[in-house]
This record gives sequence, C-alpha cells and structure tokens, in this order.
Amino acid sequence: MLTYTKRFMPELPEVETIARGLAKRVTGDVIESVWLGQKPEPLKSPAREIAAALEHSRILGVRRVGKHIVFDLRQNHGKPPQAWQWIVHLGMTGRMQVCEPQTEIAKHTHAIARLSSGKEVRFVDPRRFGRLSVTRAFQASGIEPLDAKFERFLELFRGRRTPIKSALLNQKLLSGVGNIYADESLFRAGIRPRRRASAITRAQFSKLLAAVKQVLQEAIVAGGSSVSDYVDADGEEGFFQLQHRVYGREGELCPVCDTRIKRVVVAGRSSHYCPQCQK
DNA sequence: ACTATGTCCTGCGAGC
DNA sequence: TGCTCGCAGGACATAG
Repeated sequence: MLTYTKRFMPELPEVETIARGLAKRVTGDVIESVWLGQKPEPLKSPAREIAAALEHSRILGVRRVGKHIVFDLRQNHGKPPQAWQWIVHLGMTGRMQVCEPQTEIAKHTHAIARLSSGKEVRFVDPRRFGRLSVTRAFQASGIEPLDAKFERFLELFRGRRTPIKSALLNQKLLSGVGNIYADESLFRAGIRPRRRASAITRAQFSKLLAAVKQVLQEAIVAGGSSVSDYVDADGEEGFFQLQHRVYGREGELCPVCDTRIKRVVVAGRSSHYCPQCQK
C-alpha cells in the first residue's frame, strides 16, 4: 500500500521524514555563511537577523514541530554562547536540498546555508508559500497530534460550529494535519468532512483522534523507510507515501464498500469521502 | 471568541 | 502539437 513519489504535500509525516533526513546529514555541522534571495515573501524574519543567527552556528539537531522544521543552533563566538532556532515551513511546494556547492542552483532557490563540511543546505520553493525565520523559543500554535491527550483534544474541538474538516485543518488547535491526512482520518473515523464539530459525539471524537494518530503514524513509518535512501544527485528527497483511500479519488470506488467516492469543497479545500462509510 | 472567505504564487494537466 | 485556463492548498488578513 505504498507509492514512491518525489512530489508530495508537506504535512506532518512528510515534514517528520524530511527533518530526520536533515538531522542525519547535517547534525554537528557548522553554518559558515548564508545567502538569502531577493524575494521577500519567504523571509518571515528580517534577512540580516536570519543571517546573523545562522552564521557561525553549530547545528545541534533538526526536528519537527507541527509542520515546521526546527534547526537547533548554538552560536559559540558570543560569550556566553547563544542558542537559536532556524524555523523552516515548507508551505505547499518548499523543498530542502543538501548538496555540494557545485550542484546547479535550482530555479526558485531562496536561501543557501554553506556548511563547514563543504555541503550546502538549500531552500527551494516555487510557489513561495514557505517561510523562513529565526527565534529563540519556538512554540507550536496547537497540540501535537501524536502526543494529544483525548480530554484536551475534546476540549479544543467539541462545541465548535465549524465543519470538522475545518477544525482539523486549524493549526491553532492541532498542529500538523493538512488536507490529505484530514480526509484520510475522517474516512477511517467514519465522519463526513462537513459534519459540524458540535454534532460529533464523544465516542466519535475518540475514534477520530485514534484515526488521526494511526494515519499519521503509518505515514511516518512509510516515509521513514525512505530517509536518506532516496536522495537523488541534486540532494532531493524522494518518499514512500501511504496509498490514499479517499483523497484524490473522486468517482473511484471506496476500498471498503465499493460506493463511489464523492468530492465536496469545505473551507475552500477539496474534500473526499465515502457517502456510505462516512455519516 | 469564533467563523467564513479571499488572497497569495507557480506548475501542471485537462481540454480544445 | 501548442495554447489557454483553472485548479492545487497552508497560513494569514479581513470582515462579519
């Protein structure tokens, strides 16, 4: 039930896979210098602030928080040493390359960090929905889906009049679920995307949180098998992804009951569901 | 406090 | 074959 892909939507499992791949390849390295492109949109912090935080910093580790990649940095040349975090959000089309300096610079490259090992970390993003920033105390806006306690989840979601799909996509509530895994989770939980959160029972919420965790975990396992094993000559990651059961399958037959999968628009996003399995 | 909607941006694929 | 056009969606702004 896996597909190999080079194109993907960076939701929680994909960002987790990318962060692990980056951690494996650049942890311990030192950023010597930084180049930032002219396009202002991808820079959430001022360019000179980003450059000042990154340059001469050692990469202590790379991890994922929600859909964000967090580089934990330590800058030794100050007294005392300064702790920084380089935050990368991939948006829709953002990619992180780890490559040699002579690798041709891809179109839409917005940032390059040159490392003392000789490698470069590059941020490439055609659509420029991605964002770069630096901070000292990064905090996710919502709860981590994989660690979420049911009572907290319930407290955040119950009673809202918005469609459950919209609530799942709201990063201030739950950090990391995007359009694809929202649809897949709702399918597994048997809930239609347009159902108002306030009309969902406690038992259904319980099933939903379990489904969210299961879908994300399975996708991480699928992606995890590809960490650092499917990097092409330009340092681009490839992935194994879970086969989607409903997402992008409008008009196809439900894998459970053979009913045709429907597509509706919720919160301006295409949403796919089985009218038989989901109520 | 919440909710709904519009906007950004480029690549790609459907359709003619 | 070559062109146009509309869709894809994460996060934020804005309005109600």
